[in-house]
Amino acid sequence: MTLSNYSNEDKVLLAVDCIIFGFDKEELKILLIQRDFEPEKGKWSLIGGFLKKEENLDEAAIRVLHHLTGLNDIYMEQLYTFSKVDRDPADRALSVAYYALIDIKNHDSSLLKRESSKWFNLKDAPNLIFDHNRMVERSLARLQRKALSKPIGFELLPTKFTMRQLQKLYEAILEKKLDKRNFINKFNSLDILIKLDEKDMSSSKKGAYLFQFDEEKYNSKVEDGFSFKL
Amino acid sequence: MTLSNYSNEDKVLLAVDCIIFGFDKEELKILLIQRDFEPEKGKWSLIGGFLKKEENLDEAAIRVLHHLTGLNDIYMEQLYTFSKVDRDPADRALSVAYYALIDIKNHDSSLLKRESSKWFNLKDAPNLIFDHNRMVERSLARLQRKALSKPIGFELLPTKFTMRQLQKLYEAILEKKLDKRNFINKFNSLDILIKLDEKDMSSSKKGAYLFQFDEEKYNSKVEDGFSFKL
DNA sequence: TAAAAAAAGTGTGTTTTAAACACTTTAAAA
DNA sequence: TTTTAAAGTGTTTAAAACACACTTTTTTTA
Repeated sequence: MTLSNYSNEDKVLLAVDCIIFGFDKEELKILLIQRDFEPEKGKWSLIGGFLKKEENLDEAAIRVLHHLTGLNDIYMEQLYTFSKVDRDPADRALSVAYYALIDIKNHDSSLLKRESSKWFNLKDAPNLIFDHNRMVERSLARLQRKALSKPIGFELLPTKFTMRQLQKLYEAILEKKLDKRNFINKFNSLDILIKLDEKDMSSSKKGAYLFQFDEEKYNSKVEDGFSFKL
Repeated sequence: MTLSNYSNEDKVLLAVDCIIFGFDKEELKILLIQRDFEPEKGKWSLIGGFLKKEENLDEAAIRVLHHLTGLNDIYMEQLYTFSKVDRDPADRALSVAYYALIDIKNHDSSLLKRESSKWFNLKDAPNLIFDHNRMVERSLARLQRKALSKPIGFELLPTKFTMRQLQKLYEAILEKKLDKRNFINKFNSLDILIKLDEKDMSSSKKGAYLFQFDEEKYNSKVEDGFSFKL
């Protein structure tokens, strides 16, 4: 057996582009960079890079994400592979889009300046190069679906959070208002949060109890057939 | 601006592999071929091909599907891109998996022999080459989810079908028994089927009414905010 | 020609889940 | 001491999901 079977086939460049979501001030945000190279220099874009021969796609995405945020354990999921023939005017290149969720307070923000990157409210993000707008659209749709069926929302929050923060997060993701009591009742019935003895005093005089996601409990419940449904 | 920006980046082979589902005799089936070339000659595999420079991924999948089935309008959806570094022992090649749903009675079955391909019950399909088993697993999971939230099941049935066939189809997809009355009540409440004056006599003495998916009605209901939920 | 067999067809009651809804508590600031 | 701003807390109603069994039709067979 030789490698010659495939020798007549075309090879292509494969980009990995990341939609990085964050959450702050009751708003869903995405992290964008201003390109400092051609084509489309100066325009806003998702962060990305090209797949190297010796790595798989997840590794490429982790590399790209780490480079921009300094973070190592980022929630991240492959979204879709975009392949329009002329999507990149410079050369035939496909792009595998990943979306990532990070706690916006937790990354090394000094890295952002070096890359001239910036957090935007999702709602008023600028136009992006190539097909990156479509990638963002699609990632939001995925996030909306997934947030209802898996406990991934916590990735966007600090370890300790108030119920109000949690509710505002889901409102931002789902782009609709939720009823406070129904939301809390629902989450309580899931029984996967730990109520701490600590209060967050930053947003009110009275103070609000802090909660934590009980990942161990969640995992063991899942093993017993439980499934997160909001 | 030149093309030289990307000139140091690695290029890779990109395969497109298709999981083709069918439905017959109350069983969910997949179409496999026996490879007639190295590597892994003689082993069972998904059908696939390599992406060409001048086509996008959907076009490549359509090409591959048409070649094997003779069909042109196949329901088809991109699933996931598999990228383990050594997934193909012959060369660094990634694979974009697509899954497709076809009416098993409707393809040109003379093409199958030429490619030494064969329908298998999903349950007792043979081991496949490379990472194709994982592709099949993932496609089934996607099909199960999607069949509950989009009316794609009809793609696996002839235009006219009985309620029993429809129920057996969903039972095969979801891998669980459903209650006949609840199933019919549910579908009736969706109000997207046309009951024909015709009966199918093939499976009983009494005969069973044939139904048709009313795609126009479905589309117009969707525009009014309806969404298919089984 | 009556009985058996095999699939088609059809509704209701119960339980669970979703949704609507408003007042009280707390603590700081005025 | 009154005002203010957010936190916290249950109940009622409506809708959806689920469990559940007999009758009809027609062919086959005894």
